[in-house]
Amino acid sequence: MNIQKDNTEDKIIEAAKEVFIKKGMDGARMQEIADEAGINKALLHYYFRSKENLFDAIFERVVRMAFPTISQILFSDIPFLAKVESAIDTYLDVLMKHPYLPAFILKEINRDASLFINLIKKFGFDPQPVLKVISDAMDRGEIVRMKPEHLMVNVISLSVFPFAARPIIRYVAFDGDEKAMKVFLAERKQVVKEFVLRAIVISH
Amino acid sequence: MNIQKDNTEDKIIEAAKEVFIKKGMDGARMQEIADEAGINKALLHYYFRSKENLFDAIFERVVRMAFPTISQILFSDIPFLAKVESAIDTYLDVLMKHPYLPAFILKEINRDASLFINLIKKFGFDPQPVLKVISDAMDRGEIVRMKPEHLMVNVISLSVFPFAARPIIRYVAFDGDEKAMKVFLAERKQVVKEFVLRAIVISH
DNA sequence: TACGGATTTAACCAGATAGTTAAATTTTTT
DNA sequence: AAAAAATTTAACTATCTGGTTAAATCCGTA
Repeated sequence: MNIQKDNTEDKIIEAAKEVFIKKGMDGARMQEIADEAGINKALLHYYFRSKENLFDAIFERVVRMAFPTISQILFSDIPFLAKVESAIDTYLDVLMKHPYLPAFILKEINRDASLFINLIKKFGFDPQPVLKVISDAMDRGEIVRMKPEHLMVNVISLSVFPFAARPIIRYVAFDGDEKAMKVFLAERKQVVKEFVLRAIVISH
Repeated sequence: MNIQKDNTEDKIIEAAKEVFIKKGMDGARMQEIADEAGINKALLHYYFRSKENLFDAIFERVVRMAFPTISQILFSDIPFLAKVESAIDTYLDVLMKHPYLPAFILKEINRDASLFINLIKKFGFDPQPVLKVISDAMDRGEIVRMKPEHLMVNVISLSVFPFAARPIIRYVAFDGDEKAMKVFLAERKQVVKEFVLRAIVISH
């Protein structure tokens, strides 16, 4: 009962992930997901009663992938600047592995913000400790002072945006050359770290 | 013949802009656009033969809005750092006035990249002079050296991303408080300028 | 007033799509 | 082997939606 069931469910999840990420909730077709999973539509509805059901399941998994746990890094006992570097490394590793997540998540969240809000609630995520780590570093004079929210958003912007805007950047900056674009994205890890560090270290 | 016609066409354009930006090409309904414009579907098709037609017209206008001409700034005779500041001011003014453009444009470009490519061709935009202004400043030792593409992308990321990710940031950082989010976005102009300048000036 | 374009009305078509159903078949479990 | 669960088949429903059509009406202008 289980060997087959789990197998099929996994096939559906994988297929749905691929189709939803590529086409979004509005653009995805249940038939296409069924085809991709190598089953038929009836069985698809047998496992997940509705498209919305299936989408919710996928979206939760995708968000879990896209927001890796960086608490260990942020709350560890290393200097703040090292935490920033490590967080950027971690994020960009995820993004290099799943470059289409940013565009997908931004699209769906702008379609229906409650999707994300419900997940945050479900995960019990609280940004306050993160913001406190940042402002503590400022209090200790390790970095320049600014609203911690801005520093957090700056780091995320520099990391995520190039992936979300990939088609634009590829065409405008690299004349559509996908290879050059990949090189560019691979360089981001180093670039973002250097850029952020220069921006926040106290110069003397 | 014209007084009435232009009026109706304008009403359609305005209505379509609003609906398309809110719902995207996939999510928008011709009926909704007609309602919003205060006309009926037949007349809507009488002016714009198809949804795709109408969307293309809107998308071109929206992209024109979202990419203001900054050539005057970049090719003027002021120091490079002043150019950067001025460019950021200009971009963030546009974004504050049209905060939903980033999400819309990213969504549609990830759906169909050729939309954007065709427009770039049509506008005849060439990024090379921009990149040259940047690398010239590096050659003159005005700013630290990096690939000019990265600096360009960094500035745009810091400016645009918070608007595209608005629903996430509003909820995670400001507990859903739209007023606090607006304040945060208004602060970005100053924050981004300071952050970028600190990151690119040569410290000594 | 007569003409022509603008607009409405209202019904309709065709295709796509989510979801259902019931019966048959295959596979797994007991 | 019998029972139960998984899967297929294939047809079907209901709805939505882009787009069309034809006739009627409105309205400014020649």
